[in-house]
Order: sequence, then structure tokens, then C-alpha cells
Amino acid sequence: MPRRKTRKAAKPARAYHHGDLRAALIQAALEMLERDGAAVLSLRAVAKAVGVSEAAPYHHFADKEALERALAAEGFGRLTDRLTGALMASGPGEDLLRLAAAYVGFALDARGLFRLMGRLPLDRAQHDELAALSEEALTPLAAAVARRMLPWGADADIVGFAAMTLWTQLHGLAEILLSRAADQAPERYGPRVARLMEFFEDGLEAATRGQIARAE
Amino acid sequence: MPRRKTRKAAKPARAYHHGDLRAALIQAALEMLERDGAAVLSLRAVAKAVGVSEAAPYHHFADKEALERALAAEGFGRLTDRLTGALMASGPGEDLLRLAAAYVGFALDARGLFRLMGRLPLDRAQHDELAALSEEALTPLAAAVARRMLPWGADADIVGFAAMTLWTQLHGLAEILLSRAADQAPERYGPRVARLMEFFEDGLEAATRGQIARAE
DNA sequence: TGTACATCAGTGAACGCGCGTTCACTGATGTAC
DNA sequence: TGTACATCAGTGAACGCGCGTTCACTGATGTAC
Repeated sequence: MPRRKTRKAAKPARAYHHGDLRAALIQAALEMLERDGAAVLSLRAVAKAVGVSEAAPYHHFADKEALERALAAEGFGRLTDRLTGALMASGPGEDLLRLAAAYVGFALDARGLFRLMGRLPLDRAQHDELAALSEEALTPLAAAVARRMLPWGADADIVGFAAMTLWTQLHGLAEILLSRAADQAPERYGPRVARLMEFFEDGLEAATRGQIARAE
Repeated sequence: MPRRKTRKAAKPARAYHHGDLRAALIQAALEMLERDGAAVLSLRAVAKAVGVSEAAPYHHFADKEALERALAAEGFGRLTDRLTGALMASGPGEDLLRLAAAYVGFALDARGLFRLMGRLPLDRAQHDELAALSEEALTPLAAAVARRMLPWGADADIVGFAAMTLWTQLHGLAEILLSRAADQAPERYGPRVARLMEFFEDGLEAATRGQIARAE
């Protein structure tokens, strides 16, 4: 087996150049986030976990908040993937329940990351990439709501509002579950999520009827 | 004007004994919470703000978390008061809207405190006083929902669930508004809250009809 | 193919900071006699 | 009413820590010629 000195892929175990330190820092930070919680994340500790000097991260992130925002971006991406996957895997009529389970499941599986995502400011006004990513996660929710409501004759405005309502509903439930350790077992929160979605679906029908009644 | 040396009330401006240091620490901490955010609250800074040594707070709070829990307790009390007041001041039919405005208003007026309340664990299983206080805040919500649904023939179970739904809904909306500075002007969130409550009320009716239909 | 060199991604040490908490102490207070 | 004393709520100094960030530096890499 010949040794190829110039190939980047054939790096020794502890090269001076890391290869992809940025990704490694994010990965380590994600792990620490779940182990220790979002409150105690530190750049130094992340660097140490990767086995690199304290100053090294500054070649990849301007400051601590830049790392946090990169982590949150990763988080919004994962949430979007999870919701999209849930929507795709849904049979007719079960999409809302699946989406709800996916949202709450994400919050509970990635508590540290979810809390970090929740505390960073999202300001669309200043071209915030994070704000855009957070809105992307809404897309599958909006799609499911539209699929349900449009055949009934709901207009786009009411569909959009219903999607926001679903989002705030799921977000509130997730936050509240995170505060209460006792409620985090699937057999505890599962029925609650199911019933919440029944309630929400009843509301969708009623809101559509209301819109039509007002139009007549 | 005679000087009364033994009267507690006639204390000099800077007495060795403070009088009510515990309350003063809480008060100062509440102010710092709103000024600097929940993330950077420190016992030392609170002591300094009150003008007392760094060690003094330990005569009143076992550790930092004890202070935080006292602050959160105060917060839940204020929230309960605010919701109760909103309910009392409501004319017929406007109670839900008023409660919603009160909940969101509290979150926005006391952002630091609200965030602190949201991140402390609430474990009813271990006789957590804070968990009990957080449930007290639900009472006015449940009362308003009951007032609405009971005349329609809803049973206690569905009323209880609807109250929880209202809570998660309002909590989610509040959290999301806190993340987005642009949405925090009353003229922005006011209509949203109103529409959310219309949607919720439609849901209440529909859920009650659903319950009755299932029972027949 | 070999070499000079610019560029990049690291290092290691340090700065200055604020933090939670503990300790032996002391001044003030209220009470028993 | 006066005094001794226990108790309480403060002080001030210190311990040890981890943090974000900066700096001058150096080793590795890729490229122009």
C-alpha cells in the first residue's frame, strides 16, 4: 500500500491542519449541547473537545454567537428535514398527527439545540439567514394544513393563518414539555399530542365554515 | 423631633442591618432581569446593585438557583394576578381575548422574567412549589373556557383539555413573539392575538359538538 | 520536476474579567433576668 | 431600668475557576514559475 503524501484524504491521525475543523466544532458543540445544556456551552470547551487550541475556532467563527447561530441553523435544518419526512411518510388524514409528533419529538430529542434555537433573536428585517431557515420549517406545516382546508373551499389567507396557529400550538406544547420532566415519556405526551391534533382539526373545519358563512 | 433609638422603623439611611434584604434583592434582580436579560443574571451583581457585600445574599438564599426560583415564583404570581384581573374585567364574550392579551402582554412586558420562568425545571413529582404556582396561572384560563363550553353541554374532561390547549397556544405565541423583535409592536401582534382567539373559539364549539356527536 | 513563496490554519501564552461560594469576623438587635 | 448574652445579618477578603478574546508565532499546503 503506497503512501500518498499529497492527497488530502490521507491525513495522519493528528495533522497540524485539521481538515474540516468547522464541521468538527459544530459536531462537538451539538454533542455538548445535549449533554450539558445550552446554558453552559463555551467556545473553549468545544475547542478542547475537538482537541484543538483555544484560539483555533476563531479562524472559523468570528465570535461565540457566530458558532451559536451556526448551530441553530443546523437545528432548523434538521427540524425542517424531520417535518418534511413526516409529511412524506403520512397516509391520508394522518399528516397533522405525524407532523405534530415530529415537532415534539425533535424538541425532546434535541432539547439543548431546541432551547438554543428558541433563545437566539430572529430578525427578518436585517436579512437574518436564521430567520429564513426558521420559516422554512413552517413549509411542511403549511402544506399539510392547505391539503386539508383547500378542498373545503378555504382561501389562502385563512390557510396561512391556520398554519401559523399550528406552529405556535406545537411550539408551546414543546416548550412546556421541556419544562416538565415527568411529562416527557412518550406514553405521557403521545395521547396528548393526538388529542391536541384532533382539537386542531375540528378547529380547521370550523374556521373554514366560518369564513364561508362570513362571505355569504 | 426626638430620636427613637429602639424603633426598627427609624433606621438610618445605611444601617448595618438592611431591614428587608431578601425583598430588596428580589426587587433588584427583577430590574436587572429586564435590563440585561435572564442569561447574565448574577448573585454578585444583584448584591452590588443593592449595595451590600457579595456574601450577604447567602443569608437569604441557599444558592443562585434559590434566588432564581424565588424570582420565578414572583413571576408566576404576577402572571396569575394579571390573568385573573383580565378575567374579572371582561364583559361577556370577550374573556378569551382579554386573557390572551394579558398572557402575551405579560411575556413582552417582563421578557427577562418570562424567559427565566420558562427555563427552570418544574417538577410536580418532587413537591415543587414552583410547579404548583405555574398551575395556578391556569385557573383563570380554565374558568373562561368552562364558562364558554359548559352551557353547550361539554363535559369536564373536554373542558380541561381545552384549557390546556389554550395555555400551550398562548405560550407558544408568546415565545415566538419574544424571538422576533419586529413582531412585538402592539399593532403587529394585537390583530394576530385577536384572530388566534377567534380560531380557538371556533375550535371550542367544534370540539363540543364532536364530543356530543360521539356520545350519541 | 524542483523550488521559492504567499497563504492559510493552526499553536501557546496571556489579558482581564466576573462568577459562585466560603470563611472567620463583627456590629446590631432583642430578650431573659 | 440596666445589663449580660445569644442570635442574627451583615462585612471583607479570598479561593479557584472558566470564560471570551487577542497576539505574535509557526508549521503545512498549494501554486507560479
